[in-house]
Amino acid sequence: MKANSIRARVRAEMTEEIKEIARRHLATDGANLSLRAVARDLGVVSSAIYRYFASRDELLTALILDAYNALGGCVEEAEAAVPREAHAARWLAVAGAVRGWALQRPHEYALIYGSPVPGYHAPEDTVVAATRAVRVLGGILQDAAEAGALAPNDDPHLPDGSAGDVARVAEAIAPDVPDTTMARGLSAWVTLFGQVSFEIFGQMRNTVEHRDEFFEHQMRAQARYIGLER
Amino acid sequence: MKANSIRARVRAEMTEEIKEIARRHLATDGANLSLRAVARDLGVVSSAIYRYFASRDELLTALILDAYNALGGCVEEAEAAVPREAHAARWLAVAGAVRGWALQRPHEYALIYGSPVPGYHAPEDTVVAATRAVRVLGGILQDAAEAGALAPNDDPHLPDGSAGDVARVAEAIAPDVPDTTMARGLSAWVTLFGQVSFEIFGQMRNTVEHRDEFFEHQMRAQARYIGLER
DNA sequence: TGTACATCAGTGAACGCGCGTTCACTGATGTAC
DNA sequence: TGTACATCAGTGAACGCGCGTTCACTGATGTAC
Repeated sequence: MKANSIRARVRAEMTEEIKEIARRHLATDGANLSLRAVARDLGVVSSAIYRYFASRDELLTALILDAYNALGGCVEEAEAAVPREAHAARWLAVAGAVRGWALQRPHEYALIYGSPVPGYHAPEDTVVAATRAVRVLGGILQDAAEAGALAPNDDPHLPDGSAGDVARVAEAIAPDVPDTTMARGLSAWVTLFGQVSFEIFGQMRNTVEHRDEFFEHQMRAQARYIGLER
Repeated sequence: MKANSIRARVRAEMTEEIKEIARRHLATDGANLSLRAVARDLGVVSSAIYRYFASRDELLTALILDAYNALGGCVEEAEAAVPREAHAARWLAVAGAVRGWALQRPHEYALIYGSPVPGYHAPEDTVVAATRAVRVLGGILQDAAEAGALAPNDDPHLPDGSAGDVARVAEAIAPDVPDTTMARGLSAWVTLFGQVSFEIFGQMRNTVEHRDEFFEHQMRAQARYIGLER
């Protein structure tokens, strides 16, 4: 039993090491990373990898899952450090955490928010992990709604179909948030990732160079747009 | 001379055909498309491609350039069809054209707005083509400013560094647009591409299913946010 | 505590395939007199 | 209009490399009595 768990621990460490090396290879090879190259870096024959991952796709899936969870965890942690009643500051913490994580690990960001990997289909497991970060925003909106701190807006209501979609999203995580505010929240979410993707994928080259400042300004504007302050 | 230009025309047609086949391969191979596969589809030996493109990278560059220009042209055309004084409608035409083009050619969209191709560095030629679409938005903002049709906003000014960046962008294409409005315009631009990328790259699966409706709603909201109507 | 057996990590060779790029060549098409 | 020469598109073989995955194997580590 004890001996068994030693073997299990070594196995877990080995699995982590493979993933860590694979993550480094994302930088040079992008999503078409090579098992053989990973094995080489690990100092092991290529077929040895198959003791840990049944195929290249399975390794990719593990990397994708880890990336979603790392980003989700990072966002949760940053947001939790802000006083509950400071709703706008909580949003800014979320936005800053997303951008900070993406800048630190651009290739993992690209893996989950960039072009889909050709020929790869993400299994269902990844879906839950993928929503971890956005749930945090839902929590902020809900808290603000409960506290009566959400500024109202006079946007038109969504048409029936998409109104239902948005309601279904809100249902579980932010039931007291009005639908037009929910739409603004999703818009801010999209803006956040649009901004980060532009920055990571090089669309801002030769345009905006003071990116920290610009990002901060734009995300504060989004806080007001959602109705979290003022 | 005449005969020479026949040879030139055939050459141009051949070049187009290679690119067309390469575009089809983007769908299955993504950015790591294979010259040999293209040659096979063209019914020609692989080395024949080198009569037209000096390397795989050069072919990729051509595809990227074409994609930016196709998108730019499509946006220009859609916007030109709207009466000049209907500023919000012109913005909606731009947004719809971007999304429509992306939905029709998702792999070309991914090539230019997705993860950068590993090991590939875009030459300067692409930079001009890349700004073609956003210039159209600049024109709309400028026209609205000249017509006195831009709703003012009371956003704080940008901090010095990024204010300079934004001013430099505005200088050439939208000199009469106030800086805070310019910032909102850029934000709308980012939101547009964030929305389209989420849709194309599969981030909206299991969330918003009525995407035409939702997009339309969000882009109308952006028109109001910029200050183009009401 | 000691021994027989089962588990399992890692090896090394192989299968069958792919790729980008170079190079000397053939043969058709165009040019200049 | 006819002929000699130059251009150039496409061929086919080769170089040197990569890849994912399978499979029978060795030998160390753990388990059960």
